[in-house]
Amino acid sequence: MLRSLARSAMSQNYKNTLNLPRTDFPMKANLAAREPEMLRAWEETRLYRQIQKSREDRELFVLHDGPPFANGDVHMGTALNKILKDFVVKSQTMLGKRAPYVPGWDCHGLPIEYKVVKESRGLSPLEIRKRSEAFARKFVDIQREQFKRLGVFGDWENPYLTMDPKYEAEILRAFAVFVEEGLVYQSKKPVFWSTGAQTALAEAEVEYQERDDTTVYARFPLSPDQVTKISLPTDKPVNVAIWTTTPWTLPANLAIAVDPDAEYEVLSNEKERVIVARKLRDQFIQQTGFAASEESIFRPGKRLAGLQAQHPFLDRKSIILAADFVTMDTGTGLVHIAPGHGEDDYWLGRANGLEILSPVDDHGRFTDEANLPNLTGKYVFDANSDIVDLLRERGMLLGQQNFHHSYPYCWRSKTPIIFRNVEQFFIRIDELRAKALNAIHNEVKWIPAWGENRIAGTVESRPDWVISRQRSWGVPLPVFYSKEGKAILDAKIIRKLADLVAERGSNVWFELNDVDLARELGLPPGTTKRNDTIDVWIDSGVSHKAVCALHPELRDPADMYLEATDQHRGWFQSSLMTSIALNNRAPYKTCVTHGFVVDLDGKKISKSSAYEKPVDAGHFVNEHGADLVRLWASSIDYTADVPFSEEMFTRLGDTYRRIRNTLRILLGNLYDLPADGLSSRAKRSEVEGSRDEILKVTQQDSSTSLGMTLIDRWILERLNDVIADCRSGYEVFEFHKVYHALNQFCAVDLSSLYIDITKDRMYCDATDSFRRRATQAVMHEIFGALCRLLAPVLVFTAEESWRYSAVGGSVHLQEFPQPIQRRQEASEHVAELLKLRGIISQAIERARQEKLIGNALEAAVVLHSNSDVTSKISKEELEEFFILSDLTIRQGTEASASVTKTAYKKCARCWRHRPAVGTSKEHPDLCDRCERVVRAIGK
RNA sequence: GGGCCUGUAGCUCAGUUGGUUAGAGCAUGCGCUUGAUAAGCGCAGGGUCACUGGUUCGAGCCCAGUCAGGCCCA
Repeated sequence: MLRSLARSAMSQNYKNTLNLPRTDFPMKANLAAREPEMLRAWEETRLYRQIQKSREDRELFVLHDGPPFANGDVHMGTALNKILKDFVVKSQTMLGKRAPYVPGWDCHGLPIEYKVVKESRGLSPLEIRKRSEAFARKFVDIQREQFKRLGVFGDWENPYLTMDPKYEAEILRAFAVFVEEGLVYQSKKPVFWSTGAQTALAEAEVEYQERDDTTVYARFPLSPDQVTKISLPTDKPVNVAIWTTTPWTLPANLAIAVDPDAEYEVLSNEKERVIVARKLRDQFIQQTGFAASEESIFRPGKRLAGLQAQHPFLDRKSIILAADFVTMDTGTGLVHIAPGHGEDDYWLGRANGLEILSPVDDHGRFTDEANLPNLTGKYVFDANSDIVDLLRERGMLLGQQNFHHSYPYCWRSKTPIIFRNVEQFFIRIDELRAKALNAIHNEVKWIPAWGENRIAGTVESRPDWVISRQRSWGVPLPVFYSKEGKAILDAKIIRKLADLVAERGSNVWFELNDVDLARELGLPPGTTKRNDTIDVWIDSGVSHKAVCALHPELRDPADMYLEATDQHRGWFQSSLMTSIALNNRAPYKTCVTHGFVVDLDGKKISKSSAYEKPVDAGHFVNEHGADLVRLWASSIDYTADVPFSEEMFTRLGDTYRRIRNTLRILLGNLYDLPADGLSSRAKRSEVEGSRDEILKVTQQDSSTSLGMTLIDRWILERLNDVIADCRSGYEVFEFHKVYHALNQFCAVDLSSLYIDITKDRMYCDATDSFRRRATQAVMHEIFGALCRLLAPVLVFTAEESWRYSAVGGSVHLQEFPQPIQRRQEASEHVAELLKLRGIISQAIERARQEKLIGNALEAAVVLHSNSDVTSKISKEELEEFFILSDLTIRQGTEASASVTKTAYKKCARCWRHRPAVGTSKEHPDLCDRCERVVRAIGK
């Protein structure tokens, strides 16, 4: 009892003679609390401005921000996008460039207007606009705070908003150029029409939903004279059979399309003959129960073309026309054509001089034009059953079924879409297509590379761009109408309007009446305006002009656009088209796309779908901290779908703690680095050039005699690899490579090797021993490099730890360290030694299981080495490398190790079992090294 | 239905022009340590490289198809 007390008291004594790590850098991150403090400090010191200033004369790198819609909270997808952009901006900055970041918001458009209108009906356009603006401003503020909270640096005080009068004016000026170039035209055309929102929709505003509809097979009778034309007997009535999933479009039927090269069969039963495509006859018979006789008569499609069929319930003819879009998978091969209600129908009708009939109003209700008085005013989807009844009454119904299919819906009002013929304005894409494709293939770098293929595909197939919207919340479509009702498209007038809008905002269009506006713009009296607005894809699509070209810190073309893959058809394309029109070149040099955030099962998570788990970025920021969210963003390969789950955050928490603890132990080991001497050299190492100096100091004598051991030289080589890997990862925007490189470096090279191995010398060697000081110099080097390499990802943690270093200032003002060309001699030796280390560890593990030893320091290891490295390095150093007390080396042909319990006594100070323990009279429980150290201290 | 893309251990990623028994970190299990301690170290288990077929002396890698998922379009 007494003895053990005495011993523990003595050990306690020796503990005081050790150089144990010391630091105030907390182990626990407490990011949720600490990050906001740091944000305040950055704001106070205007860090973003400082960074820009410090890079004033450097090469410019412009990442142009694609503006998110100013509605809703920031969810993981938006957060991912902004964080990736921030990785780019911060890493380009630390690679030595000037990388300003001007964030923006897309403010106009249906999503916002729809919410406003839903809240209160019957508002005037001006009221809608005022409320929409307030709504947008509110969410700009909300999202701005959320983005800042993620640690994203940028000019948050001066973002660009597409609703700023100056921006609106640029939209109009761009429009003036489009007019001058003859790209804008007016036409009646069936467009996607939302009956719920009473507007034409862009393709991007359409979504598909599953839906049940009634499909019908209907008769279109052929009169005897028509029957004779195709040499059929007239003993029985002959009908053409059509099939449609939208019976309500039958009142607008003006034609029937056939495939001229297909064969059609004349089926016959007791009462009639019916014409259907041969390939679809069985399906037809099966679905209508038509009792066809054995008789077989065939006619090629081209013979049917030109016949006049009778409309089933209107006093009108329907002409049979040859077309190339007739398919043979469903229906009858005779396609009902309503030129006012479908794209193919429209083109076929136009080519054949048919009327573009579209007897439906804004709300999707039949008009008088339908010639069905009972149905006038009825919503077309409700009228389907009436049409079916009408067919049945007239004896024109061959069959009907329920049909389950996916059907286009309005993304905002969630109502089914109709094709409706409306007067709209368009931009001719054909004029731009070839140049756009050329730019895609020859001017722009696509990351990942398949983006080129993808956007080229969408550009090739893109129809003309519908740019008019029957909405209030947007930039007015600058078209005037003469007294006679003729549309006036005049670039000069539009530019005048732009000047007016720049001054007074686009509300001026809605505030002034026709007379006043005409006077302001110098238009003849009697000129009128309408309240259509411009498609918002034009708004954001001209940002290269409104922002990049005009902002003093930016440049058009930008170096990079970085958005999710859906923007190949969205912003990348709208920007490209407008830039081709304005500048005849692409607005970006590189386009990077990232995937969508998906959950563990690879299913999409999104705000709109009923996803039960939280998706708001704020949830995870509050729970884990922004650095964790950023670490997540860095850890994944963003070019594919981006996986996301609670489990990943748990794992990332482990990774984070490992990195944090690595920084912490480095700091702890550096606590007594003298302010002069090594550390002053270290300070100078931040300055170009002298960094090499310190490394020379610690490296010039790579012999063990001066304390620079193999493991030190090795870790410096590893550090260089890591620096090179991280720099190249950042240069090519492959951030997950940076993540893995740094994680590996912290977990393996540093934590389990370098720091573990040097523990003994750091704690037990004399404070000023060169071996210890050299290690500190190396650790200082590593710490500084690590902080800087981590900075773009762990913005807060890197800054927090940087504050504990001697350099001062913000880590975000630093540049990445440069790799130094080194011989990999140490790495080769260490690779050999690590193989032997594995063999030793296995042997020790066996000895432990046999209860021969507990601690590895109790082991006496005999190593049979098959490598000559073990003969080049002193036993002392090998013992240190393997963290052993008692090692015997024997050279051999095959590597192996055997373990017994060492006969040496344990040194009470360093805990290694050493031969010298017990030889000192003064300190009988110390080894020779510790005895010297303790005596020097004067204990 | 069409275009583009993805599919390697429980999780995230490596796997060079096709060439031995497919690697790493984390997680898991079992130990050690208690002088990085709400830490640290060691050892171990874990994969029909989505599936099927083909080319080849040889395929995770090349080809075709299937399945699952994503984006875009119908």
